[in-house]
Amino acid sequence: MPKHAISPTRGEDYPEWYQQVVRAGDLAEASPVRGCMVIKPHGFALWERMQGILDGMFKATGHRNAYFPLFIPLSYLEQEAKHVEGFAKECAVVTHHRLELGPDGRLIPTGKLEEPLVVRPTSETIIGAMYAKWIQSWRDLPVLINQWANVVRWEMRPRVFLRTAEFLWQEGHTAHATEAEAVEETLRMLEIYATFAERDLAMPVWKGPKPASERFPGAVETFSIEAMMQDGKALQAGTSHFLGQNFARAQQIKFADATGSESFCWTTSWGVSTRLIGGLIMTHADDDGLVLPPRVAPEQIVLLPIHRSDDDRAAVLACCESLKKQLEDRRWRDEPLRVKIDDRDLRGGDKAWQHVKQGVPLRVEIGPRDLAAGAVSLACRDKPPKDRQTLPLEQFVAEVPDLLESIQRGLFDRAVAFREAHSARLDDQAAIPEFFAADGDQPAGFAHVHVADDPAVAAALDPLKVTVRCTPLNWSDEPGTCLFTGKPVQRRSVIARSY
RNA sequence: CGGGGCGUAGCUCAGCCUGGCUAGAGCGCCUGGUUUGGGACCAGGAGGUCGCAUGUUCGAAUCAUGUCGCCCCGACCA
Repeated sequence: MPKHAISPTRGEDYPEWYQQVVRAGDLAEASPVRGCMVIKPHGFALWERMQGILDGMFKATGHRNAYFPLFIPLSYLEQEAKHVEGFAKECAVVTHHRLELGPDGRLIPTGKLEEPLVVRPTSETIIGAMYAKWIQSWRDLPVLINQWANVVRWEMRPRVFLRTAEFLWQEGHTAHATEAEAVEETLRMLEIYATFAERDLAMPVWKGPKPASERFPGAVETFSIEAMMQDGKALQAGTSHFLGQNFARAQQIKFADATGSESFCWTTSWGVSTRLIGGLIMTHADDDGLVLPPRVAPEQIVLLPIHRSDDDRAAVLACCESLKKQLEDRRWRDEPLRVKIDDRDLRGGDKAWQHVKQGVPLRVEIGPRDLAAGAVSLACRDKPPKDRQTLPLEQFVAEVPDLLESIQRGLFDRAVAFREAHSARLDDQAAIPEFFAADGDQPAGFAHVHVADDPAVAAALDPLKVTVRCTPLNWSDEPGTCLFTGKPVQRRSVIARSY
């Protein structure tokens, strides 16, 4: 048997390892449709966990869900110049609405549409058009709406979860009476994303504004959360955009203020997608497959009955059922524990490995010996697969919440340590190519440098395949001069290769 | 969309260069048996119009052209 469940290992071939983890974890697979994935039940359960937590956070901050059309009239996309430019190259366009049987038995599109429809790559324009109707008075503001939806961006090089032609996400769209309120909203949502990433996904992120070159098409300012993957690359894991009055002007989203004079709204948009699943994998998974933080694991504990005779079976199963009930009465982070009994007729080793590969935080084996001793055999996913400890059953039940907490924290701490180990403060230009030249086995990571928000910086970094990811808001001020332009800057930025 | 590679069983691949009997292996799957506290062993079995189309040929997995898809590297992006 191979030493590890996943082949190749991370060190051998990182991209291939990623795909094997997705497969072994039964998360998703490629579909017959170019660039589109099928999210399998286990992957979707994980997404539903993320959705549930985020949705709660959105609602707690006053947002409500709604749903807008999948199709956007072509002319809508044309309304904001930069927006068109940004998305024009990756749009799926619907031009016909009917099929007819051709002479050779094949279906031919007919019924040409007068105005083609674009399958939404994002919904600013269609939602803005509705806001223009809904908003008349300052009393209508703010409008705080989120939608859970699928979007399509015709990507040339798809990668499961990270970049597929169709993906699932949420997009929040808000309209405000003042600039200050809209900026506040933009930052509030950025903060929610950062909290979610770190608290629930155990994925440390840097949050802050991106340079103009990395801005969302049509935005005044784009903020992102950036996480380091285990190959040292950055993953933009969420974005929050301050759109200023750009879209409001383009779409005539206006309101009458208290004095009766008319002005344009200030709008924001923000989103995270199923890409987070890719980020979760590349942050925590190891050479034995997925490692799920307990907070988002669809099942936190799997009970594996071990039995030979029918008598054993009945007794062991009864014990499992009773343990499941006891566990489900316990809570961790304000939720009942999620427990599953896996009594499938499979060999014990096979079954256990499936759960290892699917990243279940705790595996508990219960056999006749445990029954007699009143104990359980416990394995934690953050430790090697063969590490098992025997615990008295009562103690296990009592300690489970602490165990989950320590796994959750351990994963976060490990990820932080990895990020720190692969980050460096660089203070002269020459050090940058040197840092990023470390290719292959040694992931380069993040460089913390002084750079101005200037096209010259992007141009200088381009040959290194490196970009400015963001300028973290919570880093302390450290005035310096841009390594490329000599302009004064207040604080360091993160530069890295990215997904 | 540019450069490179690859499409043969559910998965990983051999066979192709040099066309020729009924297209192979390992893993996985199914059945039976022996096993069983840790990804078992033995025996038997199912499963493939060799990505698709056209062409060359008596004959194509094998040669040619086209096409579709996938992977890697660029460009683009959540």
